[in-house]
Amino acid sequence: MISFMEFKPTDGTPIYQQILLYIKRGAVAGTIRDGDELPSRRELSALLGINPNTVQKAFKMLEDEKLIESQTGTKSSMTLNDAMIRKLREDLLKDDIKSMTEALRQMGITKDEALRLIERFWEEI
Amino acid sequence: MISFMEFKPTDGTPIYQQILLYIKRGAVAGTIRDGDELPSRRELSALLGINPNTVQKAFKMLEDEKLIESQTGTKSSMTLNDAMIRKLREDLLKDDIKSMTEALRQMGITKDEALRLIERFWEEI
Amino acid sequence: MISFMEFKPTDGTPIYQQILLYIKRGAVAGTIRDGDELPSRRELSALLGINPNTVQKAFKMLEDEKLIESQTGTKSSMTLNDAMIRKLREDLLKDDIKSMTEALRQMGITKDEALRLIERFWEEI
Amino acid sequence: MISFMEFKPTDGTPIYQQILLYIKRGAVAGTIRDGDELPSRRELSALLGINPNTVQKAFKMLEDEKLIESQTGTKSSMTLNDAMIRKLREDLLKDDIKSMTEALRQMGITKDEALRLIERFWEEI
DNA sequence: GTGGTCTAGACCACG
DNA sequence: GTGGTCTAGACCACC
Repeated sequence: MISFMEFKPTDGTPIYQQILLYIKRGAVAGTIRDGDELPSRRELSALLGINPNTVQKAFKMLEDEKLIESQTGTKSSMTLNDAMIRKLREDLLKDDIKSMTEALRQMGITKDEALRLIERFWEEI
Repeated sequence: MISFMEFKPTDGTPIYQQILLYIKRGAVAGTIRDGDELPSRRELSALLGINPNTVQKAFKMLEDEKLIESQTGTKSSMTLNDAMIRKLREDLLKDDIKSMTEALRQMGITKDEALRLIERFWEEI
Repeated sequence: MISFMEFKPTDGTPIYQQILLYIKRGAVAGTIRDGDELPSRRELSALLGINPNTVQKAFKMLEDEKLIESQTGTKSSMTLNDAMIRKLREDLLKDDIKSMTEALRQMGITKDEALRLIERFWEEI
Repeated sequence: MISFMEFKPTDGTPIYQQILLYIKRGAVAGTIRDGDELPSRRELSALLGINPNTVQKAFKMLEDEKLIESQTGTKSSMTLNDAMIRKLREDLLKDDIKSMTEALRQMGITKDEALRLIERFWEEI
């Protein structure tokens, strides 16, 4: 069973997207694997303190992307293979790093400064 | 007069925030300086292909943060000093790097991998 | 549930202010009481033939003045006490009467004429 | 030459409408008479501390209502007759009193209360 | 031309 | 269904 961490509602990004990201990142990290069971809608909404409809929406999108399989009466489970994980990894990494590097470049930060800053922040947080 | 580049409206983040960030990052980079004139609401909205009201919202927030000064009949202009720029730099850097490092950690990336990836992406883009 | 009458949009005064005044005057008259439920944004906007956002603006201002309480998923309700009602009564009466008396004085109407005119109009309307 | 009083820009109603009302009310009061000359656009805008375009707009509307006559090179002058003044008086009085009586009735004020209140305010202001 | 305000429609998260 | 936010278009006063 996949274990979920809490969400910060102050994030600004829609909750259902945070759920999607959490699962995708877990798949990339290897903490979420093919065949793993997800909590039921009710369980997850109670666990995260959010509305069941919001969970439902996230599950629907995961189904649409073929990342989970849902059957009435049973819990949903992950359907992952190596190709999907590779693609997820590439896409997510690219998005995250690209948006940060663009931000830093716009602020006039050089590559070396950036690497130093990231090294410092990596320890701090 | 500050020159604007185009935005990608597909970004998902609100347009008015992209405008805010563009100006703040320019101030940090030093490409936007104290006294610089901003385009008018109409000019900028035409340039970006958006509604003047969206620009108005961004400018109103910049005015509330005392980063620009507005006056009817005149173009708005930047009101920056060193302390404000330092604070902007610190806040923006922290936000950008923090969100990326968190994402990468969730994907199980180590610090050294992260630094290598960033170095590679920095050249590519 | 508070019941609304129709508005004349030809009035010239902003619609959201007419909504504000309608509720404040009802509170002064005692026809709108503490705890009373307000219609939802959609209901009221449909009833008045206006955009939900215009209602939203009026309700937001009422909330800022602590005259109503809003919560997602529930209808808003009035939060009135005697002190607030007394203050509302005083403020509204002063505004309404002051603007009329000034207008009449500018037209050279004497106090006695004014009283006669008002007495006549009061019956007519 | 008609003498103008100052305007309160905080009124909320458009300035050009305030100018219209000032002249109409003066005509009803008899302080502004047929043939009276108005200040020029430039004079009036300087006197009231407002923009010439705003004055121009008010003059245009007065012309459209046949209340003034403008000729290039000469000052505008009032064109009033008894019928027009009677109509103005009736319309303005009705508007002012009607809006106030409606407001007071919405607040649950009785006619006698209203008359007392108006008598009191008339002296105060 | 300038900045500012009012109204409108679509979308989001939530009950 | 509920409240809240983002974007959009029209209008106003002013230079």
